[in-house]
Amino acid sequence: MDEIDRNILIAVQKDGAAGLAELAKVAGLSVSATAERIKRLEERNTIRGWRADLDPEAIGCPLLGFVFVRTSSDGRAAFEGLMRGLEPVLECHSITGSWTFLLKIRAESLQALETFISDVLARFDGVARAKLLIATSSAKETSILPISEADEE
Amino acid sequence: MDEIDRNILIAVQKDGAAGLAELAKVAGLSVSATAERIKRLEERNTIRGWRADLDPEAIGCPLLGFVFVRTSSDGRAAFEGLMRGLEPVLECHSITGSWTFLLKIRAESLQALETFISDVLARFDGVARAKLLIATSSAKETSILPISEADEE
DNA sequence: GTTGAAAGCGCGGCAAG
DNA sequence: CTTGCCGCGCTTTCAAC
Repeated sequence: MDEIDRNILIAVQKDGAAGLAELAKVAGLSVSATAERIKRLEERNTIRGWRADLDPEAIGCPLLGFVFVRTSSDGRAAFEGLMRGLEPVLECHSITGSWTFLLKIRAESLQALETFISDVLARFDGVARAKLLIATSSAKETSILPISEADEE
Repeated sequence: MDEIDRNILIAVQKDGAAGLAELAKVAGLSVSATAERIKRLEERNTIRGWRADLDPEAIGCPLLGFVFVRTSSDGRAAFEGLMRGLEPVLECHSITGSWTFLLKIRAESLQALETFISDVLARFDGVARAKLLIATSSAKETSILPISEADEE
């Protein structure tokens, strides 16, 4: 993982449809060397996959909510398993502070979100409390990660 | 946006490197019809782009934090503009409740995260308070959106 | 690491039904 | 919408350096 790999990773995050010729320019390498680096990055799972980036509004889930959840300590693992299988739950993090989990959820409407929380989350054994915050607007929402300068492997 | 488009969108979210032949199977259409649908989905910006999905740990930003921020009401727009330009800030949402913003931030270490908050966020005029929550583990973290059944256009 | 060539697959466009 | 065809371009692999 050197400077060249980092430049490649920056580029493929911005445009995953870029061809090898374009990426080779970014990398400052030949096309074949660039292809090999990308293959290695995929094999090492530094690149986990390639995905289409969709507009949430266009596909009918404009509403974004964050839910804090407090569970009993022995219900945590089962709760995580449940969250993993629920499509509207984009993220489920264990967090510091007085709550157990922070969830990021997308739904088609406020009603759908509230229904989901009361019918699925609150009904789960082990959930002691839940608190919902609604995102009223989003100045930024990206999955493009910052590439740090370190990690010279 | 019909059932076929939804199936295509589900597929390209899971595997953006899938070829048209494979997507045609998923869609239940011919390759040419599938290609045209994808082109239309891109033109309408339902598909906003194609991106490589990277492993945060592999690229040196394993630490995930959420930061609540309270700003003065006239500092909000400027704060949003600042956030948009900061790479470690993956998300910046206006939210209901007593805080103004919720940020999602990735950094290489706890120290880097705390430094970033105190040097960049807390120093910004208009920021009255900030509260940091650290994600100690993540059971799920995806950008794959649920595709709702509605919206028959 | 480089260039260059060869082979093959896939995409894009078009025609016809 | 379908099938079929054609041509270009890109990826992939290989060789030689």
